[in-house]
This record gives sequence, structure tokens and C-alpha cells, in this order.
Amino acid sequence: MNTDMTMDGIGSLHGGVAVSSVAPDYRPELSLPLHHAMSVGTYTTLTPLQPLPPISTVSDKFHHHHHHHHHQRLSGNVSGSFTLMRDERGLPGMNNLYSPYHKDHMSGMGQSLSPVLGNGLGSIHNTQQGLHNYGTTTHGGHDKMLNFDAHHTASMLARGDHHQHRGLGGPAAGMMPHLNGMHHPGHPSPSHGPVLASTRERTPLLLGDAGGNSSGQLEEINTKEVAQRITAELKRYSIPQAIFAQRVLCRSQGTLSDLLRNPKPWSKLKSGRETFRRMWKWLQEPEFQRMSALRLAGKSGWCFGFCFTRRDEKRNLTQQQQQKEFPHNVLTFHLLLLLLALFGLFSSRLLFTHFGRMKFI
DNA sequence: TATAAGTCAATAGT
DNA sequence: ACTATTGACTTATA
Repeated sequence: MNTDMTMDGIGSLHGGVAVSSVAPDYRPELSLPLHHAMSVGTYTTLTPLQPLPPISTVSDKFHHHHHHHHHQRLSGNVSGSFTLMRDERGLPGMNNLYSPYHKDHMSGMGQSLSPVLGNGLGSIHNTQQGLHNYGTTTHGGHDKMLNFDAHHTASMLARGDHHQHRGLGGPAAGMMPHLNGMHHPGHPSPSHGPVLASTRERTPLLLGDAGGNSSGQLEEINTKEVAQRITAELKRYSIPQAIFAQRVLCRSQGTLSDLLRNPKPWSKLKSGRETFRRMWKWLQEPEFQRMSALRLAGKSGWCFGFCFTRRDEKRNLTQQQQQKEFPHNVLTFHLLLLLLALFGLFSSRLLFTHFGRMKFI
């Protein structure tokens, strides 16, 4: 009952859950949930918050040299209130979207952006809440992208084309029709017609495996097309490379730039395939979830399908300003407790040692 | 050990 | 403010 878990033990957070993870400043791999053991009906309903380690090149330097980071502790006083967002993230099925590619398969799971399945939380899901957040979660200087969030997500939801529940075994190829037709400004536009039809088949970004396999691990990704589409998407939504690289790919801006401009053919890729898989997966996601992934600033935690972000970390607003801004989606700490109780989580391994600190065994 | 692949991070360029 | 370039570094592999 006194397991003192800090972020130092993030590697051992397996099975643990971060309700309020004070994640490192910029390394998303330490904040993104890795494995969603959302087995319904059991305590594992909690969404484990696990690190998304960098791909194969996890080296000692990563942990020791440059990024002495950041083994921040879950010390923060969670005193404020939480911002509540729906977590559209995934269920176990997405785990096999990643192949055991070297040791990457573990990290790959972290990118599971798949829609959450019915875990009984649907009724709580308030679209309004989610939307509010998209529009208002601003960190420093990513306003453009996040502003998009509000509007596009709203319109998208209005159109009802979010939630393409392609969850387990769903056809991964039915991707983003509203994006497929889009233009690629400033691009040679190699093949006429939609980006999809680069191959004789209708498998857009995949070469081979015409869709039966949605696990995303065996396909040959058309890296060039992926690169083009990612480039277009980033442009379209004014998403800086740095943001995308960091939060979705766990790579540096320069790396992404290089990959985007000089994508190597799939056959020539080795561990670098993982990066393209992440890009590809991101493209598969509904906009709703794409932006969710981008928005992850590392200051929020995911818990049973909801994202909890410390309000006071969102920006430098006064209390009043914040309250005005987040009238509905604020979850007080006590409400959080209530939620936890509602979901029977108290009987789980979730422990509170003192206010503002949650620990798990 | 040599080489290739992948990436980071500094920095130059726009 | 963003993006592109590139040398250095790590890791994997022949």
C-alpha cells in the first residue's frame, strides 16, 4: 500500500495508471500511453500511461546524456482542477498494429491512436467537452494548429464523420475520404488523381496486401505517398514539423524534415520503417484523434478513457479567465474521485497517498 | 572492424 | 518562426 511510484519508475509503470502525470516537458514518449489494457470489466480498465520510447535508437545517451530529463516525479500537487477530455485512444486491438520490429514493437504500441471501443464510458462522453478542449488547449506557440482544432473538429463532428470506428480488424484502408481529395500545394503531384491511386490497386499508401490486413505491420508503406500526405497535412493545418515530429513520431524536427523530403523506399528501410508506420497510422486516424495526438503536450494524463490535464498548466490565465474559458469541462479533483469511485477503481490498485498525489501498485 | 541505417541537434536558410 | 542541411553519434549487422 505504500508503493511510492514516481516517474523514475516510469518503466515500471506497466499496468499502472497515471491520472495526473506530470510528464516531461517535451518528450512525448514519456507521456503517451503505451499500452491500453482496457480489458472491459476488469480493473485493467484503467488506461495505463506508459512511455513511448523512441524507436530503435533508444540509446544510453537518450537517458543519460542530453536528456537528463526529466525523470520528474509525480509530485505535483494536483490541487487544481482537471480538464476533462475524452480519450479516444485505443484498445488492445491496436497493439498488433505494430510489428515486432526489433524492439520497436513495444514503443509502437504507444502510438495507438485508435478509437476507443465501448467501455461503458460512452454515455459520459460529452462531445462538447472534447471540443472545448481542442480549441482552448494552447501551449506556448502552437496556436495555429490548436485553433484549427476547434473549428475543424467541430465542423467535422457536425458532419458526423468522426469516429470511423475501424477499431479491431477494421478496414484500415477506408481512410479519410475528405482528405484524400485534397490538394498538395506546391507539390509536383506525381500521379494524377487522388493520392491514393499510386499503385494499380486501391490501396492508397500501401503496397501489397490489399486491405485484408489492418494490423498495420506487414504492409509495405508507400513512403513517398505518406511523406507527401504528411507534408500536405502539416501544411494544411499549419502544424509545425517540430510538433508533429515530437508528439507523433518522437523524432526531431530535422529528422522529420529529412524523411519528408527524402523518403527512402520501404524496401530500403530498416528500423526507420517504424517512423513511417507512425506517420501512416496518424493518417489513418480521424482528424479528431489526430489532433488529440498532436495536442498531447505531455502535461496530461490519461485515465479510463479521459484525459486529465492540469488546468493551471494550460496557460497563464487567471482563475477567472480559466473558468470563463472552461466552463464545462473542468473536473474538480473531487469529481475525479467520484468518477474513480463510479468506475470501481477504488477497489482496484489505485491508491492515494495524499492529496495531489496518486500512486499505484 | 567496417559499414550502413537512423537519428539528433546545431545551425544555416527562408 | 519554421524548415532544411549536415556532421556526429549510436546501434545493428556483415
